[in-house]
Amino acid sequence: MAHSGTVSAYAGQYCPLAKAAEMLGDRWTLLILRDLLMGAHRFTDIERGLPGISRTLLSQRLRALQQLGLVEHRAGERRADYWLTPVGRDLEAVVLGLGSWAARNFGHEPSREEMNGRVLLLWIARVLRAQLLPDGRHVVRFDFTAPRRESLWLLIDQGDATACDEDPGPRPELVVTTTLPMLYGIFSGRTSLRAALRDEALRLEGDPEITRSFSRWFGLSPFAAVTRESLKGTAGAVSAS
Amino acid sequence: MAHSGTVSAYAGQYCPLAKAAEMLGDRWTLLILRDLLMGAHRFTDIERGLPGISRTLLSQRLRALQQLGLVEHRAGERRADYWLTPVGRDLEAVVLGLGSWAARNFGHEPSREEMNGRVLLLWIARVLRAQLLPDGRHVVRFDFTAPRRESLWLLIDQGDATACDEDPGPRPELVVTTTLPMLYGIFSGRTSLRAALRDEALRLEGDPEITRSFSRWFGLSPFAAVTRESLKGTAGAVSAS
DNA sequence: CAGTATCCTCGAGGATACTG
DNA sequence: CAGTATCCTCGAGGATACTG
Repeated sequence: MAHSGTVSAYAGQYCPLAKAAEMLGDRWTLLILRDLLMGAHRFTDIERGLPGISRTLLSQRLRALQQLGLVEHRAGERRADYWLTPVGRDLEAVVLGLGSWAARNFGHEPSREEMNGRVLLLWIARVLRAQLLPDGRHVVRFDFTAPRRESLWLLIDQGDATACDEDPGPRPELVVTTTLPMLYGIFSGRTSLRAALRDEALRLEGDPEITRSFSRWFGLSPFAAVTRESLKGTAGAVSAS
Repeated sequence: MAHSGTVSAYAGQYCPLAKAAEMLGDRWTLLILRDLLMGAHRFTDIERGLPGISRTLLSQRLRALQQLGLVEHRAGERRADYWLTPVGRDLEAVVLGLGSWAARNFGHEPSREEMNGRVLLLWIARVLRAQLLPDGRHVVRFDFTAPRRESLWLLIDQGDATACDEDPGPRPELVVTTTLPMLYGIFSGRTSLRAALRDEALRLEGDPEITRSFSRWFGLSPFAAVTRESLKGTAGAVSAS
């Protein structure tokens, strides 16, 4: 409602920042844009990355973003999806800047409620460099030993990676054993993969070639470099223990 | 409430962007930070720039920003005020980037509800380069001829500019006659001052020296350069008529 | 000037059940 | 899979009156 028509949310504010806050300030909106920037396009894919959002609300937010001209809804033959318009893509630097600011100034260990294995695997799937793996179908299983025992899978096929919470069938070529906080630490740049491997806080077992190239095809959070930089000099920053 | 303690507003999101959205996403928060960045520090001064906010809410937002470590409350002998901490100041580039994005992509004529002479004069006072005026006390009167006849004053003293809605006493050394939308157009970079003067859409009368140097000491919106740039080539962009 | 306390409203959004 | 319709709750924040 706040976005329909030309009624401004902030009276007496002819200011670009007020306009931006009006367009982007609603709960979830920035996270939806982040997901679109990171390459999520299907309704259900976006929904999976936003645990707690209702489909009604996601639908509303996407419609508002379309009306503002940040997102367009492309109807395929059978499946529709959402894409950023040039105006939406023009936000990329600001979104990265905003997250970098938080990463620089508010780095912290993830709390229990912030951690969610499925969401993490989703993000890992989005930034994974599948083109660095041999052609064909690959399955990677993640065995988490804490905070609770849980297995999740990554299915990589035709350069496309998908996160699954059920065994997708083919025998895994690689099994990654670690804890959920440790995988968060590596993905977010708080812990170096090298240190985690050395300390056996993360173990890789399986196909030698895929294991050897792991650090190349396994991508990190877009904010990992900022986080790593901001921890430089902090005692124990890169220790995995 | 959402900000007290460590409860995250977005479950399952260990993501710097989610953290930033959680901290900055509440209504008014970004505009409060903008005002602090632009040099407002007194409670009432911030309040005046946010027409429609209640004092209860402004107080709450400022307290939340203090708890997050973006703002500090410095208690003087008789009057307290609010200042950005280094973490808050570190947001400057993002805030400018966000407003620049909106200025680039959503430039538009101000609507009636977006215009507010007092708020505009407040902003003008904040960016005014008082040090380029001769020492001493100066009064500038703005006579608006539309959308309604209204006069507002700028009082410049000791390098400090204040907006007043009542005659502050000393006879004005300069009278600026224009319409409110025209002054918004100039301040925001949509209309060039030179064109407005040429077309007599804005008239200056008074002390010759202060009049001559007007374009130097009268500052523009921090987003004016972006707005001007985005209008380049657009027909009639710099015309004042 | 710079706030705080209290009471009350209303609308954002959750739950649920439905559809092409 | 990708949504929409309806009903209901509850908490953010406005109004008002107060204080150092």
